[in-house]
Amino acid sequence: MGRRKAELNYSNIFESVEFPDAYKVSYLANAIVFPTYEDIRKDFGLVRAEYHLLLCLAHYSELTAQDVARITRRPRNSISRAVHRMLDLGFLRRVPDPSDARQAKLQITKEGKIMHNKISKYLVAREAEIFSVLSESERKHFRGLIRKLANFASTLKR
Amino acid sequence: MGRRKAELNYSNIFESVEFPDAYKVSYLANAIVFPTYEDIRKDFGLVRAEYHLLLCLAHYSELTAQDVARITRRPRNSISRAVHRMLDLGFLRRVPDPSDARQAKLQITKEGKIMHNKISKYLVAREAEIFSVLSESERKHFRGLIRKLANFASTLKR
DNA sequence: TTAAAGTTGTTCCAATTGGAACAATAAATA
DNA sequence: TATTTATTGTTCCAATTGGAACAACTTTAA
Repeated sequence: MGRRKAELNYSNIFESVEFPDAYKVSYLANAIVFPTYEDIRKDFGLVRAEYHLLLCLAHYSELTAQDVARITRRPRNSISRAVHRMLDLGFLRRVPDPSDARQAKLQITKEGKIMHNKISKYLVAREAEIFSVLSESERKHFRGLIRKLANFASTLKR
Repeated sequence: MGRRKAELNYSNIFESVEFPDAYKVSYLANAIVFPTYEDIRKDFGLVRAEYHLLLCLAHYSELTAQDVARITRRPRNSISRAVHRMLDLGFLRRVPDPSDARQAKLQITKEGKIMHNKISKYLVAREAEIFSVLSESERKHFRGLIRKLANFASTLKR
């Protein structure tokens, strides 16, 4: 009879879902970052919040834990935990702020920068893999549009 | 002296990060879904995996738990837990598959569809809010590009 | 100046999470 | 056919997570 299990095309939902653009953005983000975070955890033993710290401090010379929480939209206690771990690992430095005793400025160390470079390579590679499906001009176009969207989203209160 | 805390522009990193497109896709996805999932949890008491079940089964008439795991890229045990909760809540129906005793086909109930409609509205609204920053033609363009990317990502093994 | 409200970073704790192992079944291979 | 390999859904458990409360401190309002 040649009967066989029907091959389900899991991407059909892309077009029928009620919020097709949001759905695909979310799907794409997950496809990019989840496998990569998994690799980073396996290869370097760092979890997401810890890696986020390196990322933020590789691009801003000084930030408070609260700043990092805002940039990454993660809860403060997760960041707090990650800070302690990264201090212990020697990837961060903490300098109390003399003008505000509540907070401390965080900086990335030389070792932290080295680790950040290693980790970045994973995400750069994944980005290249996924975006290889676009032509140069499509990618340029996409870059402009996603920039506009992300910048706008960053202005929203939540 | 007029001294005041320098306003930090948290979106500077968008341009300096090593994987700017991937970063912004991920940022945008988080900006869309996290606040919305939070609202859904508060208003309906459903967690992400539970809502994912409704979403999938509102668009495919019949799926196994494994299918849902594949579509959503979530671990099977999370789906399994969510299935039991959704069965208890009356949002799903489970029909054993006579041709394969290991699995069972899941279907959404009338109540599940009603709940799905309510929840969809939240995500539709959030999508509209965020994408309002694009013009009609920009949005059309973006739709084509994100479709291409998401479809390609769905073909990757991981 | 004092009191009230807000902010930062931390700890505590309960809930969520996902990896690993497992039993039951099916498919592939010898 | 018999044996091995793969798949499905589940349970267990350890790790992660984030909300809430808190102490210390700063800012705002009275």
